[in-house]
Amino acid sequence: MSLADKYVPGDIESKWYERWESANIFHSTPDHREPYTIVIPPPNVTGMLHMGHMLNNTLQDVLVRRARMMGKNACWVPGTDHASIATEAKVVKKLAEQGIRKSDLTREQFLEHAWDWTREHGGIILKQLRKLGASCDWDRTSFTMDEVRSQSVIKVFVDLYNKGLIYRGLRMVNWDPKAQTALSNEEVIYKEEQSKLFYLRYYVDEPAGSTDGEEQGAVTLTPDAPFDPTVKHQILHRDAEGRRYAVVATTRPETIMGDTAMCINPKDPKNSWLKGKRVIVPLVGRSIPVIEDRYVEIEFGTGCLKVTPAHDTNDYMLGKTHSLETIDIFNPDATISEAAGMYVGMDREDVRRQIVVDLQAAGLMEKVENYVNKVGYSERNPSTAVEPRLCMQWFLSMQHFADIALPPVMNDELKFYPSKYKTTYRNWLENIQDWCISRQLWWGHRIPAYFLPAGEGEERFVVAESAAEALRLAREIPGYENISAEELRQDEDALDTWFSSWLWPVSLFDGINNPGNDEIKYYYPTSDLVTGPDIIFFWVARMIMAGYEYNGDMPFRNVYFTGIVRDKLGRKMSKSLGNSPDPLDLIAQYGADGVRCAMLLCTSAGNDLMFDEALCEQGRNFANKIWNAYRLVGGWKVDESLAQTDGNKMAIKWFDATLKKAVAEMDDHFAQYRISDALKTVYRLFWDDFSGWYLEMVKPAYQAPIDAPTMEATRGFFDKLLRLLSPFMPFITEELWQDLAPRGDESLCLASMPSVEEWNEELIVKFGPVGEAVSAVRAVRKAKNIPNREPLALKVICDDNYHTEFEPLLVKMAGLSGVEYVTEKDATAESFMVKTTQYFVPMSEKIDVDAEVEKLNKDLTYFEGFLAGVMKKLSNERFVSSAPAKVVETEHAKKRDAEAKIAAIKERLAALTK
RNA sequence: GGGAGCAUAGCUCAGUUGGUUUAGAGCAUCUGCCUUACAAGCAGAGGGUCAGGGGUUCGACUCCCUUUGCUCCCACCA
Repeated sequence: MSLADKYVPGDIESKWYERWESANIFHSTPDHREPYTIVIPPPNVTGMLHMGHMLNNTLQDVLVRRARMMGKNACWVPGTDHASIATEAKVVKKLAEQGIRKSDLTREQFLEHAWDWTREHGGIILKQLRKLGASCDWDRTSFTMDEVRSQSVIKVFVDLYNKGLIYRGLRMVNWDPKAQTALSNEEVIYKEEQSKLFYLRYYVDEPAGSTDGEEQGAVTLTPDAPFDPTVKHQILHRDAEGRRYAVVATTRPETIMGDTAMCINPKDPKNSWLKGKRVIVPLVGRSIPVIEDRYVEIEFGTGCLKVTPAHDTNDYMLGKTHSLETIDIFNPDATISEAAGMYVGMDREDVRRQIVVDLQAAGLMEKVENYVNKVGYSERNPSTAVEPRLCMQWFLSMQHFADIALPPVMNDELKFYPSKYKTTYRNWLENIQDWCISRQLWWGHRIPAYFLPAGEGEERFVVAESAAEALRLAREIPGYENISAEELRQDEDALDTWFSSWLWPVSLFDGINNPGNDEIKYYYPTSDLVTGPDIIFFWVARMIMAGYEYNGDMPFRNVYFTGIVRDKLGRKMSKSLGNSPDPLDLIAQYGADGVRCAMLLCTSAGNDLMFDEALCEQGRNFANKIWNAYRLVGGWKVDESLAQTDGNKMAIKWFDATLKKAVAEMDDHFAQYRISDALKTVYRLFWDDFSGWYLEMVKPAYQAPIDAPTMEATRGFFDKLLRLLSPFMPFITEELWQDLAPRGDESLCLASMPSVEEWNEELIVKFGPVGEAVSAVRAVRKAKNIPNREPLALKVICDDNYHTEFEPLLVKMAGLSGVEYVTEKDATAESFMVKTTQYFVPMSEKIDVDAEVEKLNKDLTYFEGFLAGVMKKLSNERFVSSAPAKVVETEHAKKRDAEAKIAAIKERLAALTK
């Protein structure tokens, strides 16, 4: 093995990953062991690895590697998602660059392009995961549109339809005019926008000069005078010719062609004169009724609302309640349709600009105000504003699923980490809405519904797993006995991507097509799911639903929600900001082990993490530290004849206890999914306790040999440390572990994790003062500028806090010539105290009395203040009587210590100033 | 509008059912060291009235209330 003093990860990492993969050591098959299963949140098939994936997959890998080393049959199933809208959008864009329009292609031709694209880009991300060290069972790699998964989806659709849970309905859906498809509510992202509120003039359909409906006290406003929303009397508008009109505030003037009513609140005094009237839609000239509904906010705008049932969810509701006509003024691509009668063929954005001009020219625009409102955008087409649109879609009734998915999470059978997401989950399930599962896309699972010829405005269809089955079902319908296969027309739509992802934990083990097969029985429920809280509704909740529905049990026992990866300024990492580093560059620069550490060091479940490249440096440095510690130990020569010193024996006993304690701590951290803390524990153990203390304790003098038992113990410690580190840093640990002893075909990845054992806590406690004394001597050295190689004498007034068995370690670590036990203070020496023990370092030259006095006075002030605090507690009778005896005893001990220290300091001061 | 969460050292965060020193770590900073594994290192040091206010308690960073500031989620105010 190389002796380079810097660890170079590149070659080592690719070497080991290739060996692991060719030995197929991450492959799992059911056996007698306890299973540990994770299903990967499938990344988009054509996606590229980003920092979110890095975090997510590092965590999964740590969990799965640890489980594997703890003797479980670990199985991490990888795969990709077809991501229907996102992928179809990419393909459409690519085709457009070649001058091909989607509408010029047949479904089959388009799908051929999409598959080409998938084959070309698909799986890149899985290659990238290998660079990170992800220990997936690649034999199980799946795709949401592969055969097994597709069959599962179709089967589930048919089953749910037959159960009466899937239905078809004409609903107001969120329409993405660019992709020309419906979206689920969850796929719409609302963004605040600076926009305008337009006040339009709707003339009352009546002769000029009419006054009916007016009450005494009614006020007539000129166009310039604003409304006072608090007024309790009628407010009228009348133009110069005496014609009355209403004013409507709207953010979307381009939809007036679709207006079929104007609505006021029945309790609105200022608009009560409009009751029962009809008004004229500006520019359009159509007369529409004034309706009354309490939905209208009296104080918003003018209290008059234009109602466009075809293009607004609320207006649609109003339309239904008041039986209004519906005029759909948009084509699927959001250009104006024939039905609008004006601006036909123009884009909605252009129409808005144009109509504003036209309204102003016609004197129908009262005023324009700045206004901040929320506009919905398509999640997968973020630049496209969603258009509410009325159309026929497929829906899944959700109440049944909400009922089965809520209890297990609320009663912690299925645990969320952190648990705060239980509330989010409950809120969503308690207000569940039916899921629009159809998408007007080609890339995806085609809906297995087959339409039969039917009369005008009528729909007849059958739902079946295959065309043949559909034909059979169709022929059972009276009047269709002789229908031919050609007359059946399969629904053109595809299913929402999440309609396949929600089956993932079941479908990966083929539990839909082959219920109760050996694999699903063994691996399901899976153990942990690691994912982001942003897809708690899209995916997590729905998997829980499908898991219970299709495999009778929870899909996973624990869900670990990661945070969002932000840059160190707290901004979300995004392409447009350019603040997201390329994970592969980071790996190339710092090594996969280093980057893994970086991700883990800054994460705690559910909290966003500020990623700073400096953390990668820290990770890389840690790897280097491990490397160099190994070089040190590796360079030691054993002398079999050499007797083991008491100091070495003590060092081994102490580190053994320290290591065991750390193992227990890590175990506790893992049990609570505090992965970052678990890493920090082993980081400190290796860097401070092992390298900083233990190795320095047993390190032989330059070129001197080491005794055999100490060497053996040290190698044993190294072995355990590498095992503990392996889940976090699989590459460097494997490299060193292989060098530590001949391993044959064995891999550290499959070695056993040190288990939790009893440790000698007393030893650790007793070592505390030794460490402090060492630091104190070093501080003296530093203050006096004494080189490390110059040995120092140390005098000590022994007491209960001085443990002679550690003396050899004290001597070695502090660089002492020896320790002398004394009973008298030495006024000419530098002194310090650890707990109650006094130490003196004799100086060859005179000590700086003034500086020493000043320092002692500072200490004195501190301890006196400290003692005062303790005394205050102890003199409080209520404290002494109510606090637990143990706590009171600690206070007494603190008091004794402080008093002893104060006495010692005072004596020393007296001696110095004498 | 409803809900959740956060606020501790310059930065990122611990602080595990309220009681071990008058709050810890890592990074950063400062000061010494090229001490033969590691300068990607070693040794030492400075730095916080635990966001403000009130309450409960013998005792509060920790529990309750409130104010302020930030973040996120949900919701149909045109």
